[in-house]
Amino acid sequence: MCDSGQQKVEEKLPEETLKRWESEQAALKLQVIENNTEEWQEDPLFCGLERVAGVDLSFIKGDDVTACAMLVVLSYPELEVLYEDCQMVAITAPYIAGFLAFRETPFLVEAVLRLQREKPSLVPQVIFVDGNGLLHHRGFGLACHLGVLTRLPCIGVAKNLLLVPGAPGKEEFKDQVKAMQKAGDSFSVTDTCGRVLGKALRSCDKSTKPIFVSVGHQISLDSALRLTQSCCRHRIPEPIRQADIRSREF
DNA sequence: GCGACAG
DNA sequence: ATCTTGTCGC
Repeated sequence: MCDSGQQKVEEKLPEETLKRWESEQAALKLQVIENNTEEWQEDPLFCGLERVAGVDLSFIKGDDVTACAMLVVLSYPELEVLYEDCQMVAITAPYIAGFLAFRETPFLVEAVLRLQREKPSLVPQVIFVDGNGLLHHRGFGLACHLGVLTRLPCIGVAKNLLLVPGAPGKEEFKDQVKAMQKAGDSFSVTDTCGRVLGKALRSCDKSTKPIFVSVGHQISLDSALRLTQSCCRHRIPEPIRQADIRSREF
């Protein structure tokens, strides 16, 4: 009777925890490198790039705790799966927009460490992360977080636009989306000050719904956008798509 | 004040 | 994230 709609079992975090998370993000943000650090990143054809990775967590229907952490490594430019690591994990942190990293990062870092330990030759040269990088409330999304902790180049790819203080107005946004007619078209997402936080990209001709690319770590936005597009056979870049698909069949 | 809000 | 079949189209 007191039930109004679907209530989610969201743990209430102490205000103090959020403050601690915010300061942790601020501290780690100082280590983010927002430009290219590798030679292949400047090459028009990404010559020298051989391995790209994708990471993703999948959950089960009614279970808010159990998840499957997936890391896949694909060859480039063929985009064939070279490596797959799936681990069932117990999530501790709740989902809070702006703090996704504290929920997923621990398990993704674990997966990268396992790979470095067991198959060093397959360690990726860049990781596609399902979430944002600099396109974030405090300029430090999941892709930045994972990049700093692993010291690997990371690209943030979100399927939906995260509402950040200076981001697009709804009407203007719709018009900009409509203006993208073909695969590869894009427009900048900026903050209040006009700084570019990321790009909305039409990743394929089939879908009109854009994806949102932003810098995670050790790669420029231009290179990130170019590489993302070159990894798109469907709307979602193949590395993330494979991680997503394979994490559900377990 | 209320709502919106990556996965 | 997950709940979900058929259906329209290349």
